[in-house]
Amino acid sequence: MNTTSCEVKPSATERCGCYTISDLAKEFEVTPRALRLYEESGLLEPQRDGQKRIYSERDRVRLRLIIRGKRIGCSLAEVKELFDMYDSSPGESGQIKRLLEKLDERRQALELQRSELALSLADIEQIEQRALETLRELENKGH
Amino acid sequence: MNTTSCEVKPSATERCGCYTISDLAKEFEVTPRALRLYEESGLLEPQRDGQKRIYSERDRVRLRLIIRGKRIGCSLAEVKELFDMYDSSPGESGQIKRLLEKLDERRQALELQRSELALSLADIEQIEQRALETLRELENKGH
DNA sequence: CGCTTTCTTGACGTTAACGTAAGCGTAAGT
DNA sequence: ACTTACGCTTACGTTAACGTCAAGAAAGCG
Repeated sequence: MNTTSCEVKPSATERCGCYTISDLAKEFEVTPRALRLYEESGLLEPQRDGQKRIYSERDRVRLRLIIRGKRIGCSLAEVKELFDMYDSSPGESGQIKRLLEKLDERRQALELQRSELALSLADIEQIEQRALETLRELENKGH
Repeated sequence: MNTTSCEVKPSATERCGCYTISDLAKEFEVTPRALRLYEESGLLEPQRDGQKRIYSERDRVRLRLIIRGKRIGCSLAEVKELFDMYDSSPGESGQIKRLLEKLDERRQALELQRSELALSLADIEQIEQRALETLRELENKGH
């Protein structure tokens, strides 16, 4: 039985809010390599126990943000940009406005993507229609 | 005045349906390098006048298809697959069915993309809302 | 003829986000 | 003590779709 219910697995050495690299990797379905890359890219700064990385709750939150960032199509560099913005002045209206601008950029990019995607689907429909037509002709002839 | 109105520019040596590499590059807004790559990838097979590439009307049509393919998110390899399918048996129902399958794959991929994109936009909205809230709080405090 | 442009073929460089492996240390379990 | 399991760093490999030279050929022009 777990006396120290840290997360799912008790690291036994430490208490709550502490994750090993593979803890987080499993939870977010990424590889340890990815986490190290994020660190190298300046997106995470886990503490160390000797050589071993120890991720805090804050790191975990950041990781979640990284993944969300990626999902909305940000590169790691862009995510870092957002982090830096937020870090430099967590409560300064100028920075928040910059953040809003960035978000707007992203949204525009996504909406462009969306419209192109719609075009693509239309393209596919069209090609499909032609193919179906050809197919019908063939089956009429064969019949 | 142009006696041989081939395209926009008369190559003077040849008649209609003949384009140099930069003719097509300009028309479709791609670089010559890209056209050579498409050739190397087996997507185009322009004739030669000595060393120089001469693109026919058919090549031009293909290029248009390549670009459409890329727009719907196909890799060059996938475009080639489609071309090969079509070429090998332009009127065989089996091949056309394969084509339809491929198109369906593409459509599913695109629809997945679309739903993820919707999620992303939702994400952005949410982040934006929070930022706006923070901003309001700040301005209240400052006021 | 010399100059300029447009073409050619290599062939290496680029970017992003990791993958993969080597070689080694450490820690836990049996 | 031995064996796994996990972690570390370093560093090269991968993929796609080109970009970017370099070096040279052919062709039109004055």
